[in-house]
Parts: sequence; structure tokens; C-alpha cells
Amino acid sequence: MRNRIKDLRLVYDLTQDELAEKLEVSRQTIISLEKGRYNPSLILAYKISRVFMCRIEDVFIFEEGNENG
Amino acid sequence: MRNRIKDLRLVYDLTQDELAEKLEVSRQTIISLEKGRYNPSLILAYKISRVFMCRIEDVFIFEEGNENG
DNA sequence: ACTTTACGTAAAGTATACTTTACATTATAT
DNA sequence: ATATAATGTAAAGTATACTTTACGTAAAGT
Repeated sequence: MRNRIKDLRLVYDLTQDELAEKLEVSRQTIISLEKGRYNPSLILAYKISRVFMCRIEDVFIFEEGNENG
Repeated sequence: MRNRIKDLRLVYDLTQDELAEKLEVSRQTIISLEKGRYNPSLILAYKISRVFMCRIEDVFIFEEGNENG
């Protein structure tokens, strides 16, 4: 599972800190997400999609043919 | 956050056990999800949406005006 | 009567999402 | 030169998703 968080964050001209605040998570969480270190909860994924005004599937890319997702 | 897992499972005529197998999770996980006891991981949410051939947002309903999600 | 199937609960264990703190690096500004 | 802002790493701690086992119940089949 890949994601476009970093790209979208830059499009919206936000720092990691600012995005973390909007999402009510720590900056570490943003870093880990951007680096693809884990698989967020659905609620966090949803909040992210709302910040970027799009659908979950527009932020997170689940490539068929599975590396687990 | 509500979800339509139980409804969709019945539409697809699956038992909890069968759905659990398809998703590669335990039956307990299905029960807990149907009962709304927790907030799944994004990957699990995605797999569920694939089983039911729809989008994540069609399975999980995030009512605006937040009880967290 | 009894067995089987489907659903449910409870409780303890494991894996992992997410936090917190502390420190390093690079770029920009003064 | 040094201060500040933004990004990154590492490691230990907490919360919670998910598993496993064991047991209870109600309905349907034989």
C-alpha cells in the first residue's frame, strides 16, 4: 500500500507539524505514514482524506497483486 | 463510525466464518466489527470493501459531527 | 434426544498503531 | 557564527486491533 500524503501535504502547503495538528496525531505519526512505515487506522485514513478533500482511495493506493493490501 | 458489514454479509449470503476466511481474519474480528467494537485498520477496511465490490465509504459511514470519525 | 450450524460473550495473549522524548541534519535567516 | 524552522532517526512506552481458547444459546436436521 502506497500513499500520496507527502505530495498532498505539499500541494496544500502544510508542514508535517501543521498536518499533525489538523489530524490530532503526533508529528511522528505523519513521518511514519509518509515513509510508509505502517498501515493507519480507518478513522485516521478518513481524517486524512477529509483534510485533502478527497476520497480515501485517492490518498491510499492499494495495488492489486498484494504485498498485503 | 457505523458500518454495513452485517447487512452486506447477508446480501452476499455469507456466514461470519466464511467472511472471516475470505478476509484472513478470525471470526472474533468479524463479530467485533459488526458490533462496532472497533475501528479496523485501513487494509482490513479495504479488503472488506473488495469482498463486497464497493468503495470503503460505501461500507463504513463516517457521520459528520464526530463521535470520532 | 442429540448433533450440527451460526451467532454471541469473556478473558488473556500478541502484534502493531500511535505517542513521547531526545537528539541529528539541512536550509534559511539574522 | 548562531538561531530557527522543517525534516528525519531511534528507542521506550501506551493504547488498541486482532487472535486464540473456551464456553453459552438458539434454531434446524436427523
